[in-house]
Amino acid sequence: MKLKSQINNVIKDAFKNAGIEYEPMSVSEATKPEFGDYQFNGAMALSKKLGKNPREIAQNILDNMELTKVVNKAQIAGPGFINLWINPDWLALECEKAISDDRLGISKNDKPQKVVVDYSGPNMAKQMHVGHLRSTIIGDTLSNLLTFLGDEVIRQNHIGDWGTQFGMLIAYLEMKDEDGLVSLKDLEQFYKDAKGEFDANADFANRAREYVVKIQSGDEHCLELWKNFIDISLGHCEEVYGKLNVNLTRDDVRAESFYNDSLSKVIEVLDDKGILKESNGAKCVFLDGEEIPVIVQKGDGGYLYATTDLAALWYRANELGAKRISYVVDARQGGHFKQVFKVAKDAGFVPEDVKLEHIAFGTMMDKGGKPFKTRDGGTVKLIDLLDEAVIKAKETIKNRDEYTSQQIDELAKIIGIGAVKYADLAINRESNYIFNWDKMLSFEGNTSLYMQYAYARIQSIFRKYNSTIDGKIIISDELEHRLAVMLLRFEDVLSRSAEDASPNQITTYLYELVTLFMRFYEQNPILKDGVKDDIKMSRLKLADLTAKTIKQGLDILGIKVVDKL
RNA sequence: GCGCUUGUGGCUCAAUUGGAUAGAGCAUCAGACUUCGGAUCUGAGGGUUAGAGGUUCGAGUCCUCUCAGGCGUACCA
Repeated sequence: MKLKSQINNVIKDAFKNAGIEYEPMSVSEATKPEFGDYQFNGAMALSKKLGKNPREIAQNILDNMELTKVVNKAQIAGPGFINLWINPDWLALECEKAISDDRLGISKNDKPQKVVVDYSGPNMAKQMHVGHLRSTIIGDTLSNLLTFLGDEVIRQNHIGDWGTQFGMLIAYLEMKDEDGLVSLKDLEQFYKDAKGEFDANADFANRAREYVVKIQSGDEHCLELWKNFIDISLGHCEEVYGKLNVNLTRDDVRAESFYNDSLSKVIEVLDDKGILKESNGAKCVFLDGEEIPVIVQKGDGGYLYATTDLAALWYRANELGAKRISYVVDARQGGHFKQVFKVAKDAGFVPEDVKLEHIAFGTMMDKGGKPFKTRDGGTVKLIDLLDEAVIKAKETIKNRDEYTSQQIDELAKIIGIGAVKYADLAINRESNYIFNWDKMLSFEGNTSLYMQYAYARIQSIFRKYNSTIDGKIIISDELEHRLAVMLLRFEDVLSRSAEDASPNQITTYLYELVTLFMRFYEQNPILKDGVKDDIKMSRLKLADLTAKTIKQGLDILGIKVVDKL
C-alpha cells in the first residue's frame, strides 16, 4: 500500500478543484497524534507565490477537499498546517487486503531496473575481518530489498584475487605442499608464515617475485596453484556467508582478475578520447579542479585498482546492462569513487543515464571510540566475532531446560547473528558506531531481540487461540487506528529505504511498529475473558498483520525469526 | 596545506530530507502483576542540537566563519 501517495492524491484533487496551478508538495507523517495521521505543509510555501496569507490558502484547499473515502477529517492549525485524519473504515479495509496477500499488499516496481550491488569484496590473501561485516550485510540488505520491490538485482562480489602478494602466497603454498592441495585452515597464519619466509629467505623472496610474473604471463602450473588457493580461500568466505545468512554465492563472484584482459583496452580508450596524460612516467587522467590525477597505469606498466574499477564499470553498465550501480564500500574510499565515476562518465564507459553511487559506511569502533581491534592490536576475524555472538546469545536464553541442546544451538545462532546484524543495520550507515555486546543482546530498546520477542508473543497468542479467524477488522480506538496506519506505512518505508540505501529506516520503522503494538497489546486484551467475539477477531487480525510485517522486515535485513524464544 | 566528513541530555542512537513544543533506549527516580509470555507497560527529571553570524514565514537540517575529532591526499587495494 503506497499510503502516502493515496493521501497526496486527495491533496492533488483539492488543488485542482481550488484552481491552484502549482504541484503540491508531498504530505508528511504527523509529528504528533493530536495532529492527525498526516499533515500537509505546502500552504506556507505557496504564500509568496500566490500573494495570499497561508491560512487563507489552507482554507481554500480545505474547502475543495473531498472528505469521504480516504481522508475523513481535516483541520487547519498553526500558521497554515493542514492536519489530516484517515478514514478508519478505509484503514480496516486496506489492512484486510494486506493480510490476505503474501506480499502484504506491497506492489512490485512497475518499471523494474537492473541494479548491480557491489558488496563484501574480501581479499583472498587474508581472512575476512570485522571491516567486511558492514559491506557484506548492508549490501545484502540492499539487494534483498530491491529484489523484494521488484528490481532485477545482480549481486557482485569483487574479490581481491590479484596482485603482488599472491606470488608470495603461491610460492609458499608450493613449498609446503608439492601438489598445492594444502588445506589452508588458518589463512591469517598462512599469510604471516609466508611473509616471514619472504623477509627471512632471499631465495624464497626471489622465487615469489618470479611467481608473480609467471602467474601474470599465464604459466599453467602456477595458475593451477593460484586457482587452488583462491578456491580454498573462497571456501572460508562462504563459511562466513553461511553463518551470516547472506545471499552471496560463487555465481556472484567477479574477481579482480576477471577484468585483467580489459585493462589495456581501458587505457586505449582513455587515450583515444584524449583524456590520458603522462605525468612522472605514469599514465593519468586529470580531472577539472583536482590536483591529484587518477593514475591508471604505473611507470612500470602495471595497472592499478582505478583501472580495474573502470573496467568493472564498463562491464556492469554495458555487458550486464545495469541502470544503477551501487558500491557498498567504506567511506574512506569516497575520494577514489568520486574520481573513478567521473572518469567513467567522461570517457563514456558508462552511459549518462546510469546512476553510479558509493554507498559509504563508517567504521566500527570499540567502547572507547577507537577502531575495533583484538587485545594485542590485531584485526578481529569476522568468524571469531560471529562465533562469540552465538556463545553470548546462548547465555541469554532463559528456561534452558525446556529445550534440547540442539534446539538451543539453533536458537543461539539465530539470536546471536541476528543481534550483530541488527545492531549494525540499525545505525545510520554513514556514521561510525560503537560496538557493544550488552546493548545488542538486550531485550530492551531498538534491538533484534525486542522484535523477536514481540513476534514470539504473537505466535504464542495464536498457539493458544488455535482456531480459524473469522471476522473483520474494526478500528475501535486511537491505538488501533495508529497501529493500522503504521502497518500500512510499510511500503513507503521500504521504498524510501531502497532509494537512500539506508537499512536503518527499516529498523526504525520496525521499532516504532513494535513499540506501538506492545502498547496496543497491553491495553487491548485479545483472548482474555469478556472480550467480545468480533473485537477478538479484529485484534487477532491486527496482531497477525503486525507479526507478518515484523517477519517480512527482518527477512529483508537477512534476520530469521523464531516462533518461540 | 588542500579536500571529504562528523559534532544532538551522563552514555548509545533517532528526527519523515526545511515544518508545529528536537524524540527513543540505557542509566537515575516513581508506579502497574490472580502474566492472552513482566524478556512488558505507564510516568518523572535530564537539551542554548560544539560556538558565532546569515538565508527563510519556519533551521539540528541550507550558506559563511571559528573550535574540536576522524579520514583521505600520485604510482597498495
